[in-house]
Amino acid sequence: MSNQITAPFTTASGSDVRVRFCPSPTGTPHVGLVRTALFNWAYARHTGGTFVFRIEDTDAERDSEESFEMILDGLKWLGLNWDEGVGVGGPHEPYRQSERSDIYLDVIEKLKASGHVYESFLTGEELDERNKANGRAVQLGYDNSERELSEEAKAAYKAEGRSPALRVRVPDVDITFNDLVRGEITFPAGSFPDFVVVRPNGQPLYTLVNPVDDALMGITHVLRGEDLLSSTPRQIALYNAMFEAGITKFIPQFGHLPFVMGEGNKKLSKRDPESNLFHHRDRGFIPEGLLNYLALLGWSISADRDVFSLEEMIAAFDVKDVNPNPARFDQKKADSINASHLRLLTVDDFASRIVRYLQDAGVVSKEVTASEQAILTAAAPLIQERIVVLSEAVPMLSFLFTTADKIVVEEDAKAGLPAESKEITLAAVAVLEGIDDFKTETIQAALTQKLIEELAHKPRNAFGPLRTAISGKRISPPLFESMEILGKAETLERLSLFARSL
RNA sequence: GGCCCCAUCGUUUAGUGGCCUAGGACGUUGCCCUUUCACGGCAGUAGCACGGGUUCGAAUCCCGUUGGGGUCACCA
Repeated sequence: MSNQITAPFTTASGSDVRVRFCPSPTGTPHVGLVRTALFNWAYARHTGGTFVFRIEDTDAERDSEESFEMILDGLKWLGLNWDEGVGVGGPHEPYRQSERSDIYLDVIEKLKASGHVYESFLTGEELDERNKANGRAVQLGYDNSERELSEEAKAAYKAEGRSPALRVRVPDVDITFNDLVRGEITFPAGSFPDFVVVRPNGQPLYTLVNPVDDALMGITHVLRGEDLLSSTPRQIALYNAMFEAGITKFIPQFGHLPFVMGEGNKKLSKRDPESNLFHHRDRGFIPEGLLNYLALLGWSISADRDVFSLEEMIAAFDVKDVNPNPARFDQKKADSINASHLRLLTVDDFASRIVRYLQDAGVVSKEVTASEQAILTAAAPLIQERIVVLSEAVPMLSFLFTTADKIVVEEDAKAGLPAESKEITLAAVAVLEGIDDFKTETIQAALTQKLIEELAHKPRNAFGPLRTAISGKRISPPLFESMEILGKAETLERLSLFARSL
């Protein structure tokens, strides 16, 4: 055992890269968490390395199976697949920490045997009292006073019925590492005391199991949130202990990703709806759009472009290019990116992605019928360039899946109507009744001829009432196309009904 | 408080000593297109936190100041 860092940092690159995503299953998946998963995944795919998925469920108080399922659901939806880990297995099973107790016990024994961890009997309260008595700031915490406890002293504590926690003996040297996104960072010797890794009841803590699993699973690049930055020197000390105890061969490279901020200068809170992955899915973000936006939080593909595919990201992504500044989650920008991706979809793909939202809103049947499918196919291209998130398809298209008697004219639609709405609508009815070939072009030609040219109405005034009549809304898909989809009979009925209501 | 991180338009990002009288995108403003809403097009708005250095030359390097954030658990 030496009083310095003797373990080497790994130089692994290319297909030797092993990264991991290791969430704790607490609560709903957070977009910051997803961003971390994305960067790890992208780095693995870029290098041709391995992406490991592990679950850190060592906190029985807060962990839940429900949360675990949500993480799985989220990753699957986003398409962030993993090569090794929960569900797919691999050479380092199991991948849920709750099932790795024996492994930790074994590591703890080795660390005890090599003298890198030692027994510590002082409780938190005792430490505080001791600091006060010595005129030492309470915030400084443990003072390493039990490093050289004699066997007699330990025996005496145990005779009192006390069980010791286990602490890692931290070398009294500056600890330096080269952060992949921030460059060289040094923590001066004495920045933190020997820390607890095992509770008196034998329960290993996160401080132990996280680095232990990374070491045992051969993780070469640890890419995680900035909040873990200050615990990195502690982990390096532990890695060093494991190295000297023959448990691992190297210390991984670390890269600390910037925070994802919310309003003000605070981290995006779990209580903020924008932090919830499923909130975005429910609004109708598509994986391509959300991932693209999340990638922009700390990274960029080039100076003049910010809409790109996952394939393009994989080809270009390197942690070294990640910006260390904290990034604010901007819903407007996110929406815009999503809208761009919506427009990039093929019409069929777009149409199929809308279905779920229409079903959830009760606009179409659980089993889409043939006639519903026909309307959907005809209407999807009309709104693909008009919506930002898929859920907007619901108010946009619902009028196509109902009948004349169910149309309710909304207030904002009424507000903008011209005084001559009734005459206009009646004139439209008269014109359309004479049309046999009820197609967009024919409808438009006839209506334009009559209302604009003959009756000299402004287009806005002429078509506004008709739009309201058939959809009940101020905003709708293009008017003539909508009429064609509805068909002659339904269109005339809606127009007549509307005219009568005026 | 100790330690650590961060600092370019409102937001995000390009920029690694001269290509920068600082570029893109979102937002915003005006205009064009237009049956609504969008899409699209054009134009505009707006930024290197501050102070010292180093250098022929600094957004870029160094130091300091200020501001913001994180972390100091027998949580993860």
